[in-house]
Amino acid sequence: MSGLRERKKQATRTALSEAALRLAVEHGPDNVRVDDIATAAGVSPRTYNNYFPSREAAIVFAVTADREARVAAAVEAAGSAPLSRAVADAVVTTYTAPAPETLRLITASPALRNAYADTALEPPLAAALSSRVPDATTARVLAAAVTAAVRIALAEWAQPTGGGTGFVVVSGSLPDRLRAALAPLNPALDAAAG
Amino acid sequence: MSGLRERKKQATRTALSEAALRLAVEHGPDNVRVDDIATAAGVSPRTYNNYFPSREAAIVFAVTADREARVAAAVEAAGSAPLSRAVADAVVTTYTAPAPETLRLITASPALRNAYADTALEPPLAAALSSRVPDATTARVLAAAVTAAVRIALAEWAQPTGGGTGFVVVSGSLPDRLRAALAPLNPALDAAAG
DNA sequence: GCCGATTATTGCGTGCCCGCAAGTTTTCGT
DNA sequence: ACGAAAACTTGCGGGCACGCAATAATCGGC
Repeated sequence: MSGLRERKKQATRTALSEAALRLAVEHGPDNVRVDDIATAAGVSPRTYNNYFPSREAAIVFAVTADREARVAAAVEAAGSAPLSRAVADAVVTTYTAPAPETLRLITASPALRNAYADTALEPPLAAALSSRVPDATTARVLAAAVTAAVRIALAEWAQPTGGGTGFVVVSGSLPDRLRAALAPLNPALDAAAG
Repeated sequence: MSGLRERKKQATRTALSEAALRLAVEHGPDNVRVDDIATAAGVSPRTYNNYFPSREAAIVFAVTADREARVAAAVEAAGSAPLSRAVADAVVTTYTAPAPETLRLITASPALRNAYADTALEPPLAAALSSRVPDATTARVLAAAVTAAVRIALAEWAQPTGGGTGFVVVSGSLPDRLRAALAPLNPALDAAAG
């Protein structure tokens, strides 16, 4: 390993990812085509999809790269605290790490939100949970549930639209909204960690 | 209401949906293009996407149509039983309703599984939960969590692949797998219903 | 250093999804 | 019954994602 091939792949991957993020910030996420990203990174459009399965994936990867280690560390750092608290802290930590501008960029677009949750949150969370709950399926289910809750929190946070009928004013800081959305899952998390 | 326009729309919608299901059963879900479905229903391919946002949506709609009322009824039917039991029964009922052949068809394809969960399960479940939990966000989160658990149950059921390292033999009946995947969420459901 | 084997890149073709702008059908007020 | 307004259908064009086969680059053994 660590041959030339490996390094080249890593280079083009980060080149694509950084080009994607830069262009998204410059022109807005909707005004950047895959061709633009590929051209900026010096590869063919076809090659782009050998590295990333969607237009959004490259953008979130720029913010994601080391997320697995981070989430795992955040969960482990909680030590023997209740699992609900460990997960909440890990999630909040994950979402306060990127630059605010980048975070806005991602949370503003539904597609980017989902890509972020799917690629940057669920897999490392499932791995981290495996060490604190007995069953593998339980870990997967809880990780998926947490991911779903985060998705909802981001959606509500990004849309201060007063729904219509009821006057549901959702606002406040992102950490608050994340913890609020995660709260209903706390009994499940703590019961599983028992 | 009940004008000519309304009836026509309903007619083409069911025509598309039934054609989609029939063709999927006949040739396999991967061997049917939206052009085929549109042609079979007598509309243009462009019109197809005015009715359904994806190739899969029309297929699942054939099995889905009345799901909202059914899920709501299943939850209400549980009366004052624990919410966890009500939800589990509703989910199992939902997934034992279609013909086995159709169910196999849907669970075999990841895209169809997800479409089924997203369009046929989460929305009605969120509505049904609203009547038993206080907060709207809590209802959304729990519905999303249950949907995620169901997705995992279906994936594990459809893949009897012995993962590799650990010898995780997942098998058994679909209802059993659904209840097993939902079990970790029971504490959250019952706590919210308190 | 050379050569066969593995692996990455690229172009091409196919299919999906959707915005937009006619053109057509239904609805509704008078 | 008529004509304007609203809603539906369709073709066109653009963008995304991917399977496939040919080409080019890299690796590993000698």
